[in-house]
Amino acid sequence: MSSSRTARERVRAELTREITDIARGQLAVDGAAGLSLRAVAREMGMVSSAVYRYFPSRDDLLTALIIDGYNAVGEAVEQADAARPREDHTGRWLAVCHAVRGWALAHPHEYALLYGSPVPGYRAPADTVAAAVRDTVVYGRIISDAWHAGTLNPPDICPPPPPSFAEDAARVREMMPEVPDDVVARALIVWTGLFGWIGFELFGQFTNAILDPGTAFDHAAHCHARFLGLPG
Amino acid sequence: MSSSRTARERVRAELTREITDIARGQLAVDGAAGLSLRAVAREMGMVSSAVYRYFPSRDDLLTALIIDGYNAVGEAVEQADAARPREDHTGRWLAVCHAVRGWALAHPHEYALLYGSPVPGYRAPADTVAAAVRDTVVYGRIISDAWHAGTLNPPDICPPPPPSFAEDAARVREMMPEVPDDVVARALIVWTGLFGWIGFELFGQFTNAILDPGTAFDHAAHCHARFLGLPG
DNA sequence: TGTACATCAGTGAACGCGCGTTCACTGATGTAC
DNA sequence: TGTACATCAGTGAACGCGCGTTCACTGATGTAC
Repeated sequence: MSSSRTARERVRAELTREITDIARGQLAVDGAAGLSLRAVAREMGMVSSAVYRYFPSRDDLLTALIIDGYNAVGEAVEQADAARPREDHTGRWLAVCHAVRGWALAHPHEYALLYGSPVPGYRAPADTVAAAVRDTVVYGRIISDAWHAGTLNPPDICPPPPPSFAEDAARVREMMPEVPDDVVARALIVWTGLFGWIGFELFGQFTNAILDPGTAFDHAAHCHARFLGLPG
Repeated sequence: MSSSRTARERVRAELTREITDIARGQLAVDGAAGLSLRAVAREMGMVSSAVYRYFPSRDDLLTALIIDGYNAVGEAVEQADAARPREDHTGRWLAVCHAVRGWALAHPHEYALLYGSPVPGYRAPADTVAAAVRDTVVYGRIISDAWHAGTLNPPDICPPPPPSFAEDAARVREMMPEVPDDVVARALIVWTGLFGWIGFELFGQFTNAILDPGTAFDHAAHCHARFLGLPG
């Protein structure tokens, strides 16, 4: 019967999900290096070998967590972006900043897994990339929208990017269609700046220096907007 | 005899150094999580318990590596800065950028140890902070020098930092004396931006997008300089 | 200068732990006639 | 609707591994008289 078949499959899907949930919980305690199939199995009340019915190896479980993580940031960013009127490019940018930071603060170990030091010995398979760029795609759309709306007026402070930047710019432009090279360059600088800030905050570089990172972050996001040329 | 006493002490210092060197080498292969006292001892041709004569625990060895690492970046940055004429603030800034990136590319795992995800279960002792800020001190001096020389003319694009930023600004100002709050804010944005870029480059976020990061990085450093208000 | 003692470096065995992964197996769930 | 077979989930034991850390010990190096 096809209904009973889906019954078994449903259980399978549920258990798969439970495994990743538990693994995520352990990630939050011990970090990526401490993630172990045996510990997951223990917490599930299963014998360790049973987990292999669901994930053929530890690395596959890790991959699932990474993809889930990227999707979670991506979704947070997409929702933050969608909650703003399309033509409010500045507001969308600020919303994206706070969405990324908010997610990072709520899931520090997951954030570290995605944007921190690579897990030694682990090689990310190709399926992660689609999920990995979800947030960036949203960002690119904001830049591109603002550009086409004519509201993007970057202050004339940067030197023109060198001609050798053109190839990379073309690749990045796929995420922000038709935007000129110098705007692509600025977009890159700001995007890396956003994650750099969050990294410093999350990984302890601000300790004893910045005690109210929320305030400073918000201001940084506004400055980044201006640097991009978004209206303020 | 005091000469023979120093002989024994000299051997001790040499072996301590050899241990950290070997540990650093293993860091470069397996990352921080893979660092093990036993493996170090093996490579030294010692029995594992002998290492405890030099480092009371694995964490102490890790701390030594972290301090050495911060000092290495700090030294690279100090030298790059010192090689430029004092009044060439832009040149000093660019030199610092390339020094940090150069060191990071040459020692990716060490960089990850310092600026990447925190090692799970490891708590950095207070002695690391002096070393940790060596590079930042140099950076602060450049900003401060430029400010006092009157060559720092930040473009008027950012909103003023909120009053609640004042406390953190005061703390950061210790590294760049007398500089006003809005410049402190910009300095923070640029500094985190520098490390954010390097993190993206090193941790694989640029894969398939930026194939010539050197060019883009150099341009970013110039833009950052302009954003700070350094003459170009 | 020479001897008695204290300090220190390195040894080897052991404790107790957790890990990823494999494999032959039992039973339950689903499928085909 | 009922039976024979195939698929799948979960078990339990085992393999082989490496880890941090402790401890009683042997010898060599340094110190004090």
